Amino acid sequence: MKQTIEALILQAVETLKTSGVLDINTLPSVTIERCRDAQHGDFATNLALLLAKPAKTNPRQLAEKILAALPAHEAVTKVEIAGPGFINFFINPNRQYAIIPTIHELGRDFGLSTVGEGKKVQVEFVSANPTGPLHVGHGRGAAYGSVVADLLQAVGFEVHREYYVNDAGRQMDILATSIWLRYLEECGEVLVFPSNGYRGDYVREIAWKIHKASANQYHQPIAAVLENIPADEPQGGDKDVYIDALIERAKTLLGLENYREVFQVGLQDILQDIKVDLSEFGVDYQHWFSEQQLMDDGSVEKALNRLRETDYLYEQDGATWFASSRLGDEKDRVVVRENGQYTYFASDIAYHHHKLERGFDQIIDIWGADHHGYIPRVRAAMRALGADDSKLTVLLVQFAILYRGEEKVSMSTRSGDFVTLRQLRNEVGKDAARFFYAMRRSEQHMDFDLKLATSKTNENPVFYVQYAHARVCSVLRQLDEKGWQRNLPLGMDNLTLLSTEHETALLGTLARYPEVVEKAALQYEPHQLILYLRDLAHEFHTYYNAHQFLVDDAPLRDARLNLVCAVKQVLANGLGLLAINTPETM
RNA sequence: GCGCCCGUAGCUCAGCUGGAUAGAGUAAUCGGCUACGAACCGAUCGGUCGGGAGUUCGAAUCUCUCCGGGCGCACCA
Repeated sequence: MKQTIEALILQAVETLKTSGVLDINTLPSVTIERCRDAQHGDFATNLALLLAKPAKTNPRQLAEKILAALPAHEAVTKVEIAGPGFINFFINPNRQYAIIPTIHELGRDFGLSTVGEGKKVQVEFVSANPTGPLHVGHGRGAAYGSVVADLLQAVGFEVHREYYVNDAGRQMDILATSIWLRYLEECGEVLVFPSNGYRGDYVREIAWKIHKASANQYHQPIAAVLENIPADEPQGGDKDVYIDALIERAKTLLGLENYREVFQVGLQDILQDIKVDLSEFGVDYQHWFSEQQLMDDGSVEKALNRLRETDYLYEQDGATWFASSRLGDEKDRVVVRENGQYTYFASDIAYHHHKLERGFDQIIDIWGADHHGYIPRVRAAMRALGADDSKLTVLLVQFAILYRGEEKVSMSTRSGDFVTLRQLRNEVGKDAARFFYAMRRSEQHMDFDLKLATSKTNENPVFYVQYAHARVCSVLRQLDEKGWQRNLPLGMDNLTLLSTEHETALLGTLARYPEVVEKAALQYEPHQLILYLRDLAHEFHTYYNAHQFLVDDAPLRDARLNLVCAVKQVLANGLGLLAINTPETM
């Protein structure tokens, strides 16, 4: 319908142009909105307001001319000018019933579209370091990223979901060393755990598993481990120097091969946990991309060579720098450290180079908001690699602050004192967790109230939407119990009986669904879909309370059932996009 | 200090590519089950859109400035 009106307007503008009334070349993007107030009709455009200035006339006069040039259309019953110069369109009420057979025919496909034109888009999200289980902070990125990906797919993009596994680098060495130290404790050694080590219980569990599987194979006396090692921070030393020394010692005492084994067991154990966790949360990937692989197959070297060829690399103070400041970054960045090791940024350049080479039309990175300062250097890298950095879209997800009622839940990662995503799922369930995460704009700092999400009362918005779906199912069960059968064609033939204001409102809301999906997808805003579903559920509940569906009058009954089943279908489609269940009973 | 995000009803948030009277939920008060599920519905109450200035037909929305909160500013990831 919206497209129809847009076509009519464009035609009118063309007419005015040829007749010389309008002397403009560029047309501002025409906005056609659904009216909030029914008195203003069904659709409105502010075209005359926008064109008044370039046309050197006042908005209302221009609106008159547009109106005169507007071709007639059977669906449009009335067009009028209102307010400062809005043009309001009134749609033939009989047109609105068509949405019900449309929904019935398309079923699960209702709401899908092809605006993405099959373009290849890669969405990378979560990508948390595999140094521990996912916590509730990652949950928001997971929920947001997966819904953005699913939305894009729904509107016709070819979506590739990817998790970048930071399985190389210092943090992983700290993890491996932490595991080994816990393992030594399993062997009976007594030690003070490094202040910069990973102290979560999962580290002990991995150590315990290794010890169980291979007994004392990796055992070394603690005295040998600590010999000539500088002091840790609490003893007046530096915690980074201390842990680095321990890492080196672990490698020496264990030998590289044994060290690798401990490292790999830790990595695989945690990675597997993350994979299962996300999968149970309704998040699935096409690819888990290894950073180590970039190191091993020469991708990092290759990418850096590209930069060197184009003269963006230079040596200084023993390190290799990328001249990102020439491309918009605030300063240059080290890519190879003095000790010869690549920085995280070096492999990230290679990773984005790799993404570009894979031929994606669009690359979407979803990061925690704390990484926002990182954006300019990645863009700089893409440009230095000769790519168009407008291919890259970085979406930032703000942190969620956890509350349990009034009480703030503390979060400290290194100490192991944090609420995991798994705990959250166990406590509030997948559906509520996803719904809560996706309910807010991603850039919005959000308060996540565990108590509210857990509550099974009317305070919980998840149940509100699910309940609407279950209610329709319940109506259908009641129909059966009363010995009636739903007569679908009879209902379709009598849709014009749906004339109460509740029914009209529902028809309009149902028709809006594809627009909502498209907008939510193109703007990367899942919360718009959630708000819509709440609206739809609300209108349904209101309707339910106002009118009996299972009436004796069969044509009316079947017409209402067809409407209500359309609501059920759209609720299911919308919740499906959010990977939230649609229960038949609650 | 510099950069990014945010500030809207008591609370949690929509609305932000400028548009018609600023909306939900929740809390508070009142009302609705002999009804297809009351996990629901209806009504009332509740606002200097953080403050100020500017841009124009028109600003919660754009610009500037100040205030307040969050996050960044590594040869960490």
